[in-house]
Parts: sequence; structure tokens; C-alpha cells
Amino acid sequence: MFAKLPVSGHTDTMTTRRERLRAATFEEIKTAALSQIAEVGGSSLSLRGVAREIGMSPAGLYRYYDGRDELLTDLIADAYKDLATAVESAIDEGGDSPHDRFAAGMRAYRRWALEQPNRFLLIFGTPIPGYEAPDDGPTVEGNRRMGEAFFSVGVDAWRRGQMPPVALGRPTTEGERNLAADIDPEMPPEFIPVMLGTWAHFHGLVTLEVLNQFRWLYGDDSEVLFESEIERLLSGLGVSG
Amino acid sequence: MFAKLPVSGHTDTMTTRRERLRAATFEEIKTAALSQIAEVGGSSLSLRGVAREIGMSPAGLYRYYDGRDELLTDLIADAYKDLATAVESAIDEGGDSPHDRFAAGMRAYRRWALEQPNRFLLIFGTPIPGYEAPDDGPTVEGNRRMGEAFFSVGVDAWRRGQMPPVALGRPTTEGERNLAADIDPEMPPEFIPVMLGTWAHFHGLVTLEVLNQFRWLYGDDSEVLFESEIERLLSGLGVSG
DNA sequence: TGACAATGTGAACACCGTTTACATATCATG
DNA sequence: CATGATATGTAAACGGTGTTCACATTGTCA
Repeated sequence: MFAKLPVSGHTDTMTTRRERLRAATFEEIKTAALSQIAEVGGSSLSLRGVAREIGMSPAGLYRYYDGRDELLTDLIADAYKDLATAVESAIDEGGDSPHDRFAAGMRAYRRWALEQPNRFLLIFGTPIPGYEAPDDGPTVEGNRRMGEAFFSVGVDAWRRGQMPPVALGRPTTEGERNLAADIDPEMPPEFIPVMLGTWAHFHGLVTLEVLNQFRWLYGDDSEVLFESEIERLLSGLGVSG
Repeated sequence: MFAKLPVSGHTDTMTTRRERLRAATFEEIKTAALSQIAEVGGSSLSLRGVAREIGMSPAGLYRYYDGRDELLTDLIADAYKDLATAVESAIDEGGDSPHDRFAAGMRAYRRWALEQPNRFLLIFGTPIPGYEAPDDGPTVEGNRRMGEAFFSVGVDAWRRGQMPPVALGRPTTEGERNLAADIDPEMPPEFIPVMLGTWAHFHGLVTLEVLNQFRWLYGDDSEVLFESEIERLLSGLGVSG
């Protein structure tokens, strides 16, 4: 790269002018759509509204997206990736102990959800009618990344002997065993459902908080519930703080 | 009342002909709306579609509901009540031990959600844009009923000495103490957040299952995860089976 | 320079929720 | 029983939406 260029100057970055403009327009569309979603929620996202906001005719948007559903799909994928990175980096910088790293990840999950509730509901709320998650799509990809991040903390805790074995009370399924073997051949497969259950636990807390289902009891201060639940949930895992 | 009537015979039940027709039309509207919701989800419920289905002009619906939002509000209220009764009666008939009654309630919650996912998402999915839950409305009423049902099982377990005290790791809030005192003056207030957390736990499981977030690992058989989580969650409460 | 593809527009279509003016059926009352 | 009031339903219209189509314009590249 950094090729020599004629005096007229152009196309040094191997991207043609049109491609740059197109990329910029994509960004403009997405940011406009995101701001609209933050206000009115994903289900009321209006294509014509986006077109209006960026000063383009409604039909013009169809040069970029095949319709409203495809735009939403793109935004959903972005949201998944964004949440995953938020959780990943929070875990990375969460400290040394598994306890602290778990807690950091959960707090990042909650913070992300509360800071952009409509985007969170884009992922974990009612699915958009037209949207069907492809099995290899970026939504499962985001899920995989988040799962991996949490699982890795669990594995670490287990290696340190800080995560005692669990009595599952039933035989593990084949899927659980395969996944566990994928992560670490010696990892007890019982940890898989336990970690999934842990995710479900704080996900439920976050979901209900986003939907204001705790306000009647905690008002604007539902953080205390979340914090004490983190401790209870981690101590249930045997991961002491 | 029970006024004498001419031979022509009518209006014995104190309901006039118009009132009966009106009530019937209300039912017809609701069932049509429900069937439409089951197919396409609450967010795509169409007033004109309902009108078409029952053979009425769109404007005619406005003699029964002030608009789409009010119809949806009514259906949401019904769903809340319905879920609450399902959970209540499941707990009632769940057996003697707190363990079995808890489990029965949770299973009913899950079954109800999986059997009518769109209706469940009407309650716990992305809120309908125009809808704002009134603080004294039937949604909080439904929540209250469900909460009461579960709390009562917890209280019973505690009275039997089957629910050991919990170390919350923080002082209880005023709201928690008030609610606990309301339920039973001698009940330890720490049970409140623990029960709420328990609700969040299996609610998260159900939500993720409704959104198919477990299919990648469990396929169509995610019940095993739910069942083992019930046990883990109850044993975390100290309620043994 | 000219052909070609990419990009954007305006008008139209079908659908939606909602309001308005009007017709009809039911009711309560003289 | 007749009459006026009220409840119920309709047709037409308005502004909004997503989407398509024919057409103009612009950038790219041989």
C-alpha cells in the first residue's frame, strides 16, 4: 500500500471514490437508524424517517438495503457484536480472580443493556416479525463470543480448583459433552449447563430490570438487587469472592 | 329488578339485548385479535385485519376500543391474568412439599410461555410503543398475583423450617423490609430479594428458551436444562426435594 | 470519448390507524 | 304505541407506512 499516485491524486487506498461514498452512506444510514431506534424502539423504525433524516428519497435506501428487515438485521448483528465486545473487554480488564472477572462481565452486560435498552431489546426482546436468524449468521456468532468469554472464566476457575464439581442430578447430554470437550477435554461437562443457567440467571435479572419490573419494589435503585444476586449466584457456583 | 315482563318474553337476565350483543362482539374482537397475534405477533396486529376477520368495517371497532393501543392493552391485561391463574392453580395442585409446589409453578410458567410464545412476549417482550403500564393497572396486578403465589410457597417453606436463612451480604432495603412485613411480620426480609432472584432465574431460562437461544445446544429438547436448573435453583434456596 | 454500471428521484400502489359525517337499529319514555 | 335519544355500524377521506418501477444522473473504466 501507500502506492505512488499521479498528480491528479486519487485511488491510493485501492478504494474507488464511489466505494468510499457508499461506505459513508451506509454509516449515515445506520447512525440515523440507531438514533431513531434509541428514541422510538426498533419496532417503530421507519424507513421513510431514516430517509428524511439523511436527506434522501425513500426509494434510494433500497440501493443499500433490500428493505426494512434487512436494515434491522444489520443493526441486530451490530448490537450483538457490540454487546459481546463490551462483555469480553470487561472480563479482560476485570482483574485476576474468577470471581471478579465473572462479576465484571455481568456488570458490563447489565450496564450495556440499561444504557441502550431499545438496542438490548432489539436482541433479546420480541423478534422483529420479518427476521429469521440464519444458523450461521452473526447473531449466533455474537452469542458464541459471549458464551466463550464466560466459559473461559469458568474454565479458569475450574483449573485453579476454585470451582467445585456440581451434582447435576441427571446424565449430561451429548451436546453438553461435545461442547465441554471442545473447550477443554478434561472439563467436566456438568459445568456447561451450570454456566448456561448462570447466564440465564443474570440475563433474567437484566431483562426484568430493563422492562421496569423491579421498579415497584426498588424504584430507581435496583442495582442493589443485581449486586447481591451476583454474589449469591457466584457463591452458588462455588466461586468465592 | 326482576321486573314483570310481557308475554313476548325477553330481558329476564337484566341484560338488554344490546348489552348481550355488545359483549359478544367484544369477545369476537378479542379472539380474532388473539388468533392474529398467535400468527404474526403482537407488534404486527392489524386493526383492519381484525375488522376484516369479523366482517366489520375498521371504523366500527372504534365503538369498542379507542384504537389499536387500547385493544392491545386489554389483551396484555388478559395475558397477565391468564398466566397468573395458570401459575396459581399449578401451585395449588402441585402437592404438599414446597419443593414440588415451587417446581409445579415454574413448570406452569414455562409451559404457558412455550405454548403461546407471542402472548408471553406480549407481556415480557419489547413493550408495545404506545403502551404505558399504569401503576395501578392490571399488569402490576398480574405481577402481584404471581409474586404472591410464589411468595406464599416460600413463606410456607420457611415456616416449616425448610428454607434456611440466607446471608445476603448487604443490609436489606426499606422496600424489602416493608414487603416482608406485609407478608408475614416475622419473615426475614432477606427472603424477598432471594425469591425475586429465583423468579429472575427461571424467567431468564424461559425467556431464552422462547427466543430459541438454547436450540444450538439442545435442539428441541431444552427441557432437560430447565429441569436440572429447577433442582439447582431450589437446592440453592435450601428447599430440598 | 463513449458504453456501462451504480446511484438517486418521483410517482404510484397497497396497506395501515384514525377521524368525520352519515345511516340504521335498539332503547327508554311520553 | 309512537317518538325522540342513544348506541351501533358504514363509507369516504387523510396522512402515514413499506415497496416497486420507470427514469435521470453520475462515476468508472475500456
